Amino acid sequence: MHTHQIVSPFRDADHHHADCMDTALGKAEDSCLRRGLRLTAIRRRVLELVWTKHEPVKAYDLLEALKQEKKGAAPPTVYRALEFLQQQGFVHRIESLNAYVGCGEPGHQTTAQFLICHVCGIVAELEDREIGNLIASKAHQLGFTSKHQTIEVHGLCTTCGSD
Amino acid sequence: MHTHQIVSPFRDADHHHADCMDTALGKAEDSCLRRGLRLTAIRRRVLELVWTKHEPVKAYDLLEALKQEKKGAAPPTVYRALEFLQQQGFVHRIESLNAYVGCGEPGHQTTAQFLICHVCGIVAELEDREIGNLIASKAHQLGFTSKHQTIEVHGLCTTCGSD
DNA sequence: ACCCTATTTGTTATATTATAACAAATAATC
DNA sequence: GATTATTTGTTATAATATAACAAATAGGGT
Repeated sequence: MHTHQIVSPFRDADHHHADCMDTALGKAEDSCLRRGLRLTAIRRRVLELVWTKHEPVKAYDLLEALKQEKKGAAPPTVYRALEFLQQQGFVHRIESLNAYVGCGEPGHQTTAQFLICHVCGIVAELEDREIGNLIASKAHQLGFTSKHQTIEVHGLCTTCGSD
Repeated sequence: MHTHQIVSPFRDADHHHADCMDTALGKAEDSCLRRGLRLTAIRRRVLELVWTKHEPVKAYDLLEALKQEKKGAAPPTVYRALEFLQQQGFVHRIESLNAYVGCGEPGHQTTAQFLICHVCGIVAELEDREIGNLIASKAHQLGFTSKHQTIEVHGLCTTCGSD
């Protein structure tokens, strides 16, 4: 078992992004089917909008996009969809940015780590058990039981690193 | 050198908290003196207010408190003070809570980790180099240069752990 | 097909968190 | 004391998020 799993890597600028979205949507559909949950039109569309890029998207940017195609879209429209998508693990919230990013491996219950490039804005997601376990064990040594980890690393990605 | 430094531990409920605040205020004064910066009355008072407990404090709660004693206090009053205090490392922002907590070891440039009890709300701060270095090195393996880490662990502290 | 129920969505209002912009006051420097 | 830089006051507004309740829609049993 490797401990160093990359859920969502930094990709070439010219990667065929439609595949990323298709894969993610497919996984979400499967997951909902298996659990008897409904990936409604709104939820599906919000998930697509989150997946339009590998950068975190703001809730009100999603709302603007939704409004173009659906009169009467309001903040609860997007926040409810995001809540559902987060609960199902289809999207993650980046706390330090108040923004949302698609998850490449929904269903994994491992703790994730996010690498956020503050030049290009692209986010990579890791599920590195070594990191998660080290943090949990260090906390445990202090009598603290870790339930959820928020790990967001800001810096420079490979492409932007020469800046 | 130990890698497992506790900057701000979970404390007994009956610890003499005035000492925590005095120590923190003293360090802040020293630091400002050394750097030729001004710990003005507002900044000092906001730092005291942040230190009234070991739980993160909300900006608008600070504002409410300030208003009691200073007519004309407004959001910029508290946000400016917080900005200064953060820059100097006297307080940290807990991103996942939109709240602020005093730092026990201002001046350390090490990356910090926060353990946040979601029952009692108390936050402990670590500066565990092993955690910080592991994350930085894993990121580096992917060509990512870590500039700042947001590490916030939510769970149960020793006292609340039996819940 | 119909009724019943649970879930989802629409709608309006409001709460919470944070910043912009510019004027006035205060402190530091010469 | 005059000059300059920094801090604070003040007003307005931006950005993020939730509450509350009504209407619509989907699913399940008969």
